[in-house]
Amino acid sequence: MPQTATAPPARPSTPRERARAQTIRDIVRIGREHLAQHGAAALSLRAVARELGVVSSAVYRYVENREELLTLLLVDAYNELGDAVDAAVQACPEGDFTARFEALGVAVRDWALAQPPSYALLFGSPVPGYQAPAERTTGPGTRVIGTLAAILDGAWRAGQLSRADPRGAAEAAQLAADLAKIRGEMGLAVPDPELARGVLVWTSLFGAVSFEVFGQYGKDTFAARDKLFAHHLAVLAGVAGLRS
Amino acid sequence: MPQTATAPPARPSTPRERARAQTIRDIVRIGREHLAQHGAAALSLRAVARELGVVSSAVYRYVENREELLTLLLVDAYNELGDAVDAAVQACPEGDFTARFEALGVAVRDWALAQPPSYALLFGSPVPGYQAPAERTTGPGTRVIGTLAAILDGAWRAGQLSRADPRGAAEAAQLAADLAKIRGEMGLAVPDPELARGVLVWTSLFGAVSFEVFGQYGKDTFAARDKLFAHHLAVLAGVAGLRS
DNA sequence: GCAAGTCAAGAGCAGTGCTCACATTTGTTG
DNA sequence: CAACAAATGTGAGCACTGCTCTTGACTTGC
Repeated sequence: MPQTATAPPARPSTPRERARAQTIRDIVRIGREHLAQHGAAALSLRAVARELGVVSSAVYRYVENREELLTLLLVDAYNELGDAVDAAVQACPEGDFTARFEALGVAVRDWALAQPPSYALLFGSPVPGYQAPAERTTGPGTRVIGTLAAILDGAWRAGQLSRADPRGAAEAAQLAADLAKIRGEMGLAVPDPELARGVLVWTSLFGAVSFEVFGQYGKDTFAARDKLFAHHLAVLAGVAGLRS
Repeated sequence: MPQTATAPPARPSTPRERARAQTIRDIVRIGREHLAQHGAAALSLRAVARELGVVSSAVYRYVENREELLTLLLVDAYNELGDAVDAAVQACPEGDFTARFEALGVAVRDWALAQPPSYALLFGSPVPGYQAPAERTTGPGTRVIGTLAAILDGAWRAGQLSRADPRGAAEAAQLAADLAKIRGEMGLAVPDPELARGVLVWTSLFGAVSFEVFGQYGKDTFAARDKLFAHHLAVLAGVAGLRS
């Protein structure tokens, strides 16, 4: 049974293992190019093999199947997005939570618009017949929401998060169990109503980006899309309770 | 050159034309089943032909290619969603705009959860290599946003839409040209700030539904998803300016 | 009745994912 | 150093896909 990328090699790296790791990196690199150019569904192992200068069956020595290559690209893209978001957020003053939130939103949008197929792989309709293995993707896949939660939690702890207005309070109360679990897992202090609104802000942010990336706005409904998104971010900051 | 579904036959329907139309309906019906079961990317003309009891090349007499079948299914799904939303909205009292808005949201979510692949075809990542022809899809594709706009516009005309709070007003002003065009095309009276918020509510609604349908919440982060969505709807109603 | 139009069939092309038997290279060990 | 074994590359092959084209059968309108 060939050792695939699922199990990383042990610490002492023999030359062979390094060559193997390099080949896998090449495969991922070529796969990423193909993904960017033709989209996830058009990603072909045979095409990757051709570009790698090797016969098609040879790549199966390094990658179990097409799904695993998709998973590798998924993790790759999640980390790229996470890095971009973290860099943008950390470029803002530590105490300016509104600026940090808006930097996060802009970073997500910029990254998505720069590489739509990768964004589609992460946040679009799931590739049919492909279920991302949770144990390998939840880590990098939760980086953005983790950063967002940290921003809102920081604002709360700093006393800079306005209390949510009562609209929706009744429904939020019914989410107490779920919210408590999230608060525990992520080590947050934000109370229920504000946390629930944070979830909405999270989904709304990606909803706005997805509409734009996936072309739901049509061809020429919005000319000033940057401004539209800036407006959305400003309103969402208010929904989250951040000071303007 | 075979006459495909692009050009509908003239009024006087000969038996041949009726048989032809029936065959196309059968193809769409089978295609819809395959779409529901295996997703858009796995939709195979050959499989449809098999189930139709005909050799694969025969379906090309009725459907130009795979793309056109996808377009037919797209229009079909848009209309199904539009019908579901309209029925839900019209079941509410005419003057209760908040109830109408929430009925719209619930209808979208219910329809999406009932048939994820169809929802994915409409609002997920675009099928690679496939660009929906605008002249055939914009009509049915804008039914939901049209209904939503009608609700908010009705509320505004009835004096039941609170003015948007100033957050985001500066950004909304920069959208004046786009918003004026939308207002003209759809015959609306809502002023800029409220209209801009309506756009955000629209994208946010579908963002929340997409996250749930596409599995972004993970497996067990939220147990009470109905309540979560109800909360989102309540908050979004407030964002739109609807009275609670 | 016959020509025109329509339709289904089947072969075929180029591509895909993936498997398997075989050959070759490479690193380790007697 | 030679022999062995593990890792790697090869090419054929299977079953599938979208799509085209030719051929023959059928239906319809004149």
